[in-house]
Amino acid sequence: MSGEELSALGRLTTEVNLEPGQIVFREADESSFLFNVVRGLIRLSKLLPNGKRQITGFLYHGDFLGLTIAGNYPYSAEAIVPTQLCRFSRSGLMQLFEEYPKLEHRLLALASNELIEAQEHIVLLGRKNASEKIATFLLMLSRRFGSTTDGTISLDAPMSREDMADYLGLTVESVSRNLSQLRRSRIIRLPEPRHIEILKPERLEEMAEGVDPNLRPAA
Amino acid sequence: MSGEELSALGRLTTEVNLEPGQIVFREADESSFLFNVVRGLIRLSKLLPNGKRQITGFLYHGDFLGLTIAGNYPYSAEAIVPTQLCRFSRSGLMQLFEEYPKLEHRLLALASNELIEAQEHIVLLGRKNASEKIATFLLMLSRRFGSTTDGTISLDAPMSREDMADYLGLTVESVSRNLSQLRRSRIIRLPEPRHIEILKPERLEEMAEGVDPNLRPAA
DNA sequence: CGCGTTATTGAAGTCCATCAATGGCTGTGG
DNA sequence: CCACAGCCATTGATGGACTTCAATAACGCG
Repeated sequence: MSGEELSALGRLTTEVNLEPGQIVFREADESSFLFNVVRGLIRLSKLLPNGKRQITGFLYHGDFLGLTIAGNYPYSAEAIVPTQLCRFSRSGLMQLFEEYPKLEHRLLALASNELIEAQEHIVLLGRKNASEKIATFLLMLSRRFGSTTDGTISLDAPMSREDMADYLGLTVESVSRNLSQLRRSRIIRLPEPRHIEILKPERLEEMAEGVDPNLRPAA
Repeated sequence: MSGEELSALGRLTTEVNLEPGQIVFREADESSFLFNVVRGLIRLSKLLPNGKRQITGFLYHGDFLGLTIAGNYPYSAEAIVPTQLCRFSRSGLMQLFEEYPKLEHRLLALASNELIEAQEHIVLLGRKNASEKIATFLLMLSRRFGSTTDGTISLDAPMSREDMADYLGLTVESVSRNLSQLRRSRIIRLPEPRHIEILKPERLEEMAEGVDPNLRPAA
């Protein structure tokens, strides 16, 4: 965004800091505020009446949340790690739209990207099996959090196995089993549960596409 | 939209007519055009390398498609029944945005609604079992196509069992079995495969929420 | 140290997919 | 008009993938 737009935004903005587990807002709350993630990690989730949870997305630096036309949030938002947000009021944003029509263009672009991500999530949930889901997810994590050194990608996954399961439409046990299977196949290493090293990204790419159903331990 | 906006749109518009099965565009095609559904039914789908298909949405009168910022369509679009579309070029739309900033506001609202629908689809695929999926889907159909007469909702479902399965992340057999189960439970009637009568919408509502896992035949 | 939370692993069960056969409907051509 | 092919939908039998239930292990924190 332009400097002028940003500073106009800045005047409407309140900084919000959250500890792990803290709630930004709950599903069905009145959507009075919009937020922009400055740093940290947010999970968006929906709860079914029977208690099952589905995580619809993870939000990082630069992502918007609460960007809804409806009067109520369609999902809950919670911090996974210490997180800083910029908060601004819906009404303030509407005024800004009057002054800076380009802003609306940016938000449309953002929404369009979110839509594409949602559709990939839909494909993952509807048509991938557990190992394909895990492979796809690890590659997604590696793009966000990964740092590569001599061929292996190292990453700190901030979320729990339960978060992964609720994002992937699996149980914690299935997530754990599949990660263990990848470890035994020497495709990843797991020095600690939340630190993952990807030794063979190309194998994960194959698995994510469903090319290689039967993975056997390396010789 | 205002009359002025609509007529400005109209000048850029080409009418497109499609027969069942005809393709509007394919995934990864260059996204030169946007479309608005005038009448008929469009399915959006993505194909995995292994041949599995996921339908990400059904589009009806008034829905937009091809609304992407990226240069390529993220999904394929095909007509299910005889369908009429309005086609206009991306560049033409961009010019219109200059003249009528409100238009962009409308599109943002549309994108926001699509996002909410996508998230409900995600919950359905990730955390609902087959019967919950079917119940949810029938209620969705009834809202779009249903006509109520003395308590029972009558609807003509234009899509095949395979389309339903690919939308719900199931197989045709599972869709068929679950519909038969609902028929035996006297919750729906199936005079013909694509004509559905919902006798007990309230039962479907319960099932969709996962409240009533064990459905037994009516006395 | 002991408790609570998170992660892993094992054993058993269930739901849905797969494989296979049948029936109904439509359209075409003999 | 009927025969037959092709498609769609349904139903049955079987198997497998993932869940469920349960136990154990690892880790942090009072």
